[in-house]
Amino acid sequence: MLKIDAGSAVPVYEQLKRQIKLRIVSGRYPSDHRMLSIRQLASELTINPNTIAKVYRQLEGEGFLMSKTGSGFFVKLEKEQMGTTRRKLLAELTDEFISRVVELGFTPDELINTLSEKLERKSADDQT
Amino acid sequence: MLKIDAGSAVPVYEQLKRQIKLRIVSGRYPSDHRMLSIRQLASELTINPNTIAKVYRQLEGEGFLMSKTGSGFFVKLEKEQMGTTRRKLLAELTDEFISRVVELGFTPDELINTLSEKLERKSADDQT
Amino acid sequence: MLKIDAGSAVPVYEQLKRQIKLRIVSGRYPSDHRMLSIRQLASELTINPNTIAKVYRQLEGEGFLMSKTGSGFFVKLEKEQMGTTRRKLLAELTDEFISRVVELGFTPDELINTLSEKLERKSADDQT
Amino acid sequence: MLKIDAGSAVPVYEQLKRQIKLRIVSGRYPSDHRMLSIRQLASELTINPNTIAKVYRQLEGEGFLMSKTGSGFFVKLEKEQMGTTRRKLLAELTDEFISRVVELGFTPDELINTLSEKLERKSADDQT
DNA sequence: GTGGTCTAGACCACC
DNA sequence: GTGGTCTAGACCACA
Repeated sequence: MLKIDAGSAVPVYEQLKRQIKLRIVSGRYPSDHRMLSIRQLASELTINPNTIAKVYRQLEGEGFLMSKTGSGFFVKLEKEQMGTTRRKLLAELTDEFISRVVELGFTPDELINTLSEKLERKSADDQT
Repeated sequence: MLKIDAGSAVPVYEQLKRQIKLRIVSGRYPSDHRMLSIRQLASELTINPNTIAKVYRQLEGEGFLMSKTGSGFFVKLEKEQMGTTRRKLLAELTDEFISRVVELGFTPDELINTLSEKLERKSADDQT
Repeated sequence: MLKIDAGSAVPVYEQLKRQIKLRIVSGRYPSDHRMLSIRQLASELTINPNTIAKVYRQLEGEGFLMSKTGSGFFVKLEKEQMGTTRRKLLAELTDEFISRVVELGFTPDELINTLSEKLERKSADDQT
Repeated sequence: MLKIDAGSAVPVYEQLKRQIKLRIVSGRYPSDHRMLSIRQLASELTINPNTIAKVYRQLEGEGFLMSKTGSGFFVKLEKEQMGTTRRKLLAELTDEFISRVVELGFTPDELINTLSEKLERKSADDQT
């Protein structure tokens, strides 16, 4: 199930986009998978249909979905593209992270150390 | 000089806040340093004075600046706090980065590899 | 066989109409030719029968088909009309094309040049 | 002034997009030109602001406009890109035209003849 | 039933 | 003032 945090600063439509993109890229929604209809998803999430439509239309524009008027939205991403897209998303996030951190004047070593530390703590927490 | 990218998705006031915070935390603006007046800075950056005022007020709220009515804004951060604050900012950015990347289902190893790669390339580019 | 491209922006019923009209105008479906029944065609193309019915009804309205209740749809176009109709269709398409291109401020010469070029390339490709 | 034909089959937002794109591509709206605000344009055309917003957002997505929150939408297309974009639009329209006409089984010669004829008539009419 | 367009109007952040 | 998000609901075309 998709989940929306109404209190978040991130707009609802952006939260939805990320989650759906994620499921497509990870293969959970395979190519040609039929998405829930705008109205269905809207009522399940108690969100206005227009907001869902916006999400679907944008994902269509980005090449993840395809609309067939009268029959619904369908996942479009080819299997071969999945890995590429996933890596592309990672690269974008990493670049953004680096540029912001470098601004603070940290050295690459400090950066990697902090990251490793946090990841270790995290995996320890997850096991607990 | 502070620089604003009008085309950026990041709001002007946010760009300004980051840059000023950075200069304070790195010691470039020492404690008791007098900031440019709202009007001066506004005209230098050709930005609305209200925006500058908002930035100064928020930095005051976060403990980086102090206003003395009638004579302007002054840097407030003590030397001892500098390192702490810097590390705190790094920790925040790192946490945010990790949580978003973990969503994509990448392993810690992949993450560190990608990051190291990008940092190496970057340092190579910088030397050129 | 008629072919439907489900992914196309052109609605299914429009694709069908064009193809059938084409076959009538080109003489491939002669006058009094009996069209496939709505159900047959619908199952062959795996398309909703309502859509086929709509197509037949519209073609009837435009004078290409004739329905005989209880026995199906029949091609109605007389041989003499074929050439006229074909030319009329071309004229419509050409007019629409010209008006949209003129909007962009291109001169008649530019237009004809681009068109000739593309046609030459096309015939070259087709031979390959 | 931009003009909307409410009775047309072409959606309002599509009519608007074409006209604005046209003016940008033809240089009538130069780079950095500030567009009318969403609300202003909406009231001038007696159209809902949401519709204008949709148009502007889509043109932003296609690289013709840029939004600066709080100060408006600005034309983004560089001079160098103008010619290219204009030619690209022509190429698209021409390709679509050819493919639809070829379906009808006309020869390239017939096609060019019809087009030339119509253009001649048109220029004669325009002089009258 | 599906998506697509459009309206009306609220509330927010930004400048 | 500006754009950005979201809601509510109408009406249409398509399958």
